Amino acid sequence: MVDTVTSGCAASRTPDDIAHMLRAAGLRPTRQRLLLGALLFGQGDRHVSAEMLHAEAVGRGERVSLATVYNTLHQLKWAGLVRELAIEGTKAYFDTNTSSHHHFYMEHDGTLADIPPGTIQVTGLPDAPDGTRIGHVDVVVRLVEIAKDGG
Amino acid sequence: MVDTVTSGCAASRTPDDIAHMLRAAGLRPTRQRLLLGALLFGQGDRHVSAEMLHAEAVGRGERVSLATVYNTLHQLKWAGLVRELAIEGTKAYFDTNTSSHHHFYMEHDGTLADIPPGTIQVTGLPDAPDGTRIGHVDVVVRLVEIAKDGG
DNA sequence: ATGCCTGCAAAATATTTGCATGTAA
DNA sequence: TTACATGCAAATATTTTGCAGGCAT
Repeated sequence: MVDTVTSGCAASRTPDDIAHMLRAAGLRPTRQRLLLGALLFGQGDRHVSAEMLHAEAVGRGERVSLATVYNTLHQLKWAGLVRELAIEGTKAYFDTNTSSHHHFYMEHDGTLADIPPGTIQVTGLPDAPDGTRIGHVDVVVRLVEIAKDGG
Repeated sequence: MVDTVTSGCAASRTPDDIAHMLRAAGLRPTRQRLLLGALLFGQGDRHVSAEMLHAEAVGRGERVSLATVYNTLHQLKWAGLVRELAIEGTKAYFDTNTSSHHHFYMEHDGTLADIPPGTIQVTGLPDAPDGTRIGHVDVVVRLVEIAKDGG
């Protein structure tokens, strides 16, 4: 039996799916969580900062505070429904795709894109030091704009 | 002829080397820059945050402000003498090794370690999108502590 | 002597927390 | 009704900036 709720890939989910996801994570399906869940999981995989997600919610005319967006993103992270990405020093991004995959980062405009799974392979991983194990391997391919000659 | 000054690997440098590095980068060898340079490049490759570097300098009884540490680290970054690493959401780390290599991140205590060059291989990199080229590939292997049973 | 550099602290940016009120169960 | 969740704003954390004075050249 295929479990469409807990798999890593978040293709468009219905409001019902989202309520189910939240319940399974021990989170009450409140109005704000359903809203943020719809934005995060209702349109395929996404990469958002707290500020971006808040702006999107407010732009839809919904009422939600930035603090609640932060709190909710962290709750979803603890529940394993989103991953936090370290891309730039001062801004946290969250990825709705929790499966093993990697990222392009466009340095000139700050946007992120998934690298299709299976494209990149990381081989030759050393043993983890004693008492530890590998939790996750993050690969970020940083893209820079090619300077145009002439001008 | 081997250039020990501009190579990526920063094994113990003398104060004279550091003054030379700074000059080559167009930076005056001031007391603070020589101090920070000695801490950064005088004892092999290092991974430090601005706060850590400042604490280390102050702990040695030297006078340098946190703002100057930030400014100096960014100047060294612009000069290509250190690399900035994105590891955690809100803290910037700087690496004195600017050659191509990757990192272990110990999540339980926040420490970083180099993965020996040549160990990890990243294959199957996709083409960069039109108008861009790959600037750098960062790999972070995140290590988690193995829970001890019993207690 | 001149101009870059430093130190301090305030500003700017990003994130977390406390408490009264609202809401799901 | 009751406990958890939310909103607001203040508190925290991190990084950047402005200006007067110091130091390398």
